[in-house]
Amino acid sequence: MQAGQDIAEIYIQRWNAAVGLPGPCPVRDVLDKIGDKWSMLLLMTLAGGPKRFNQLHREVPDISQKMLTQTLRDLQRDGLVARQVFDTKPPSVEYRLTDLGHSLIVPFGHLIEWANSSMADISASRVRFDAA
Amino acid sequence: MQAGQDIAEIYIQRWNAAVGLPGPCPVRDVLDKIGDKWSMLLLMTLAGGPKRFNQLHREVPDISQKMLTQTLRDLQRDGLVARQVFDTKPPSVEYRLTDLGHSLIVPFGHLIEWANSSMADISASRVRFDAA
DNA sequence: CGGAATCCTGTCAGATACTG
DNA sequence: CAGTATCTGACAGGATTCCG
Repeated sequence: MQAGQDIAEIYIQRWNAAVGLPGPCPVRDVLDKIGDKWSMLLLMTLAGGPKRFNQLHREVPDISQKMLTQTLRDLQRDGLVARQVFDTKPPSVEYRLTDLGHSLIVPFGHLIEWANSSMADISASRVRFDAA
Repeated sequence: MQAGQDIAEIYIQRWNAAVGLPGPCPVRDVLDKIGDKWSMLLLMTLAGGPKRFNQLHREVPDISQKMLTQTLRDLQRDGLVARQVFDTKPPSVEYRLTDLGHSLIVPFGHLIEWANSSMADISASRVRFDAA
């Protein structure tokens, strides 16, 4: 519980520091990416190796072209994904994880594992709650 | 990269399994909570010990009463937070983390640490990107 | 004190169509 | 192939008011 408190303080401090300041809390900023519907799914898809635009679109069919473009641009802007244009005909564009992108997969992985192993408990709790 | 791929598969598998099925992907479900503006902030605040309703409201002033109520109820529904009513006059209600709630703080902490140590890189990358 | 109910608004995802 | 542009609806979430 002590470790939890330390972490809590980092987060809460940064949050409070950001309140009222221009720009969002930098930590929240990362959390927004986690909560984003597509960012992490694309990142995880790219963890399997570099892919081209339409290749990504095929592997993540639910995403619209618009959101694919937009999410990739945001990921590139944050330095998590690198974009490389090949001057072929027709043009091809390849996306791949940067080192920073790879490094995010580690802590994100812990979260996925937690979700994976806790979803039964959560689900049971919901059933209990909804019964009342 | 191998570990990254394994994690990726868990996430992507669950995602694909959830597409078209009734109900949302259980993993995404957790991620939504992470991305939620208030859930984790409340959880981290409660990591410091049990708090009462208005006490939470004072410590997280930016949240509206509505969102405080709603977020706490969702957290309770998922079994991350326990709610205890004391039959005093006036009534008081105490919220505290459950064991499950505490356990989420661990992987979440890794994420906060990543965000904390990467925000400089991210920020720099954005400046570079926006310059172009 | 600890909420519930209602209204109202901005944001943003999705569909569709077009381009170099 | 790899995008851009525009329009639209849904919904998250804030403000306000009321209640046991």
